[in-house]
Amino acid sequence: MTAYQSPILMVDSVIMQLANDSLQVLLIKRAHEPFQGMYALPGGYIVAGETTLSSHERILGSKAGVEQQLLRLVEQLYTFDTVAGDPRGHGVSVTYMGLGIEINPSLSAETQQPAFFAVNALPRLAYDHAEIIAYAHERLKSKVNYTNAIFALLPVYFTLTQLQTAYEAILCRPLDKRNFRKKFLSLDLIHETNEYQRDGAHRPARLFCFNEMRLERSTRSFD
Amino acid sequence: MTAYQSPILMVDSVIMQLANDSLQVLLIKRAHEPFQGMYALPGGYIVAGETTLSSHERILGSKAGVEQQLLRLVEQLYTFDTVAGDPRGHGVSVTYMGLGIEINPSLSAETQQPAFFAVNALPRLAYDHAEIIAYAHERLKSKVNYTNAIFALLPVYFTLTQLQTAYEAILCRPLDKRNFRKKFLSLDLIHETNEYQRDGAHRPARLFCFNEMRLERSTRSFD
DNA sequence: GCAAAAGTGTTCCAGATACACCCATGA
DNA sequence: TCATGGGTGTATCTGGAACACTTTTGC
Repeated sequence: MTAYQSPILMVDSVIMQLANDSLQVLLIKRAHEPFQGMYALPGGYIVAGETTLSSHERILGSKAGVEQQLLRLVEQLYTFDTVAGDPRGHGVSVTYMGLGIEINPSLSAETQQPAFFAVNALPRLAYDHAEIIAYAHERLKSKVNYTNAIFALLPVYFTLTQLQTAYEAILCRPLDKRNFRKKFLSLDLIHETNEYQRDGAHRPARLFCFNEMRLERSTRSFD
Repeated sequence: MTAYQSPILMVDSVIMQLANDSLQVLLIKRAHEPFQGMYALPGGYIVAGETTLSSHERILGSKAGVEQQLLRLVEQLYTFDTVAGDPRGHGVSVTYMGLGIEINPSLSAETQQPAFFAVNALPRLAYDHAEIIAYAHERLKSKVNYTNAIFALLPVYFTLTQLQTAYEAILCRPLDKRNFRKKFLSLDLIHETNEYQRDGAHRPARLFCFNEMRLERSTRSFD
C-alpha cells in the first residue's frame, strides 16, 4: 500500500498547566535546523504502526521528558497543513492539547531544553506554532465554559478561590467572586469536603473536590 | 525526507444538504474491496503536494462528481486513526464537512454511485463512517447555535418557515414558531427583503436574506 | 487589634418559555 | 367561503450582572 506517496505526517503537542496565576505552555528549544535555537512546540514525525495519540505520547516523552500519567486530559485539536512557511516542505501536523498539574519536564541530554512560558508572554516561535497555541487557548476557553475540563488543571482538593483564579487565568479577565461561587456551585460539578486549607493569617478556606475526574458536560454553560 | 515511514494519509468528506425537510449526507457505493458494495463516505488517499483541503476537493470531484463551488461552507472536522476495523491496516483520516444546496452528484462511470441519504435513516456503512457522520451532525448542531452556518444550507432568499424547518431538520426537534422568529430576528444575522414567495392558496411569505454569506458568530447563542 | 483572605444575599434586568388567534391568498 | 400556511404579542419565569460587608484566623 505504498503506491501512494503521502505528505509527511507529524504531531505537535500543546501542553498546558497553571503556574503563578497564569496559563503556561510547554516549549522546547530547537536543536537542529530549521529554526535552530528558536522555541517551538514539542513535536515530531509519526512512524508506521503508531496512532496519532501514541505518537504524541512517545514524542512528548522523548523531546520534553513529560510522562503521560501527568496529563489528566488530552484532546485532539486540529490538523494543520504546513506547506507555507515550513522549510522542510509539505507536511500535515495533527495537534493535541494536554492539560495537567506539576508537570516537570526533565532536562536530560535527550530532551530539548523544555520549559513553560506564560501564554500571554511567549517568545518568538518557529513555524506557525503561535497560531496553534492561540487555537488551543481558544479551545480551552470555550471548553471550560460548558464542561468540567478545568479539573485537569487543579489539584484534587482545591479552594473556590483557586478555582476562580484558574478561570481568570484561562479566560484572561476578572470574575466577580460572589457570582462565580453561586453559579459554579449550581452546576453540580463539584462537592464540598470537610477539610480546610490553612495558609496564613486569615480565615481557612474550605476545600472542594470534582465529582468526576473525567470530562463531563455541565447542563448549563458557565460563562 | 522519506527516512520516516508514515501511516497512510487519507481524507473523508461528509457532504450534507437539506432535502424533504431532512438533513441528508452524500454516500458512495464502494467499488472495490474492502467493503465492496457497501455504502461509505467519499474519500481517498492524499498524495504528495496536496493539502488536506485540496485533496478533499479532488477526491470529491473524482469519486462523487461534486464540484467545489456547490459547497458553500467547508470545515475540517477531526482526524481519525483507522487502526481498528480497517482491513487495509493502519492509517489516518482527516475528515471535512461540506454544506451546500442542490448538490447533484454526477453518475458518470468515473464516480461510485453517489447518492444522498437522510442522516436519520442511514444504511449500514463501511469502516467507522457512521461515527464520523454522527460527529459531523453534532458539530453542525452546535455550530448553527452560535453562528450563521445555516446560510450554507438555504437558498439566498428564503422564508422564515424555511429557516425554521432547516433548524428543525438539523436539531431533530420541533421549535415554537413565534419564539423562533422573535429570537432569530433579534440576532441580526438576516434582513428582510421586499420580495414575497407565492406558492399556493395562502398568504405569501416574506423573503429574507443573510447579511453575510461567510461564517460569522452571532453575539448571543441561538438555542 | 489588625491585616488578610474567606464567605455571604439582594436587587435589577434581559432573555427564555408558553401559548392562540387573525391575515392574505388561491381555488 | 373555505382551506392553507403566514404572521403576530403578552405574561411569567429563570438566570445573569452589579454590588459591600462580616467572619475567621495568625501575628
